[in-house]
Amino acid sequence: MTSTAKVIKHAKQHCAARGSKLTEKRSQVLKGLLESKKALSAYELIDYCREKFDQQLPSMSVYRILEFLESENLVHRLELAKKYVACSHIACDHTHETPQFLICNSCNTVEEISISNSIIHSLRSTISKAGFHLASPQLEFECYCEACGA
Amino acid sequence: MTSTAKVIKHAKQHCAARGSKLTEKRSQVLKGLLESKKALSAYELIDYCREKFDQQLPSMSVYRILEFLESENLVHRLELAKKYVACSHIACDHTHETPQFLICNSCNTVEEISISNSIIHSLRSTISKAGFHLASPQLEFECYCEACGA
DNA sequence: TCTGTTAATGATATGTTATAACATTATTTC
DNA sequence: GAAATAATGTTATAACATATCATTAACAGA
Repeated sequence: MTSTAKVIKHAKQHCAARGSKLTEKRSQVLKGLLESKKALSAYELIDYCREKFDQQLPSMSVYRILEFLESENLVHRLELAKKYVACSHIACDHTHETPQFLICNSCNTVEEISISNSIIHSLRSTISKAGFHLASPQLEFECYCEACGA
Repeated sequence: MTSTAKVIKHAKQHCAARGSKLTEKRSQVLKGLLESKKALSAYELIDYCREKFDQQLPSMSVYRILEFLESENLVHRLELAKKYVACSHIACDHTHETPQFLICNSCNTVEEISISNSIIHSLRSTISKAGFHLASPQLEFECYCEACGA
């Protein structure tokens, strides 16, 4: 069983436990993200499903599917890149802290990291002094990866 | 002399000193940003110029003007919101550190803040451990402002 | 098993942000 | 005033995203 297949199986169980369903099309979209090392746009996922599964998905459906996958915590939407990644912890059993993302500006490679609580805390406090608060603990940083350099 | 007019005058001198020109249209776009408390999109600026100055600007021109204003450090482009704000320090004489931005997810109000070097430093070091580095020191955070709450 | 209901997906149109390529007009410089 | 440069206009199109209404699939209860 491939690693992707294992994760898909996990994801199916996860959905079943929550009373939802990972349908064939939803599973195809998730596979696309699982097998990509970089973040993909909705339209790239359409291409993937067409090429890989000979499946013509309208954009509307892909956006709905991504929304579903996100609501199940199987996928993260990267606001900054306007792209999507599979959660890197689908097949783990333990709970996880809020992820933060480093996104390569050049190749869209994404690294899901965890920033220490003390840094997050200082950040929050700086922000709250300005009368604002973070919309989401899921922070995203526009970066360059090692390969793409400066 | 209104506050906007003062800033425009400053901006004109600033451009002159750098060998560029703040033309009428560039100045209209900058005015739009100066008189708005929230970040505006290129297309909102087109509307502003049409309504306020009876000036029909094609989108291409506005994007070029914004690019120019950004290269003169008069305007910041917010990657996250895909919108633009006037630099809040145009009329200051002293130099400034890299700004960070808090952007309200709901009303696009923007606060230009300065995050302490020590926080930035810890953040950079966490990021570099993952093999990435920040694309720009200008960080942006998706927030909610006081008025918009949670 | 029929049937009514809900869930999932499809189809069509359009909105929003942004850039490419080429044309024209305005301004400066000699 | 002609040549060079800067600024702006025109047209087309790409990429990401959502609204609305229609259709199909799955399921639950009689």
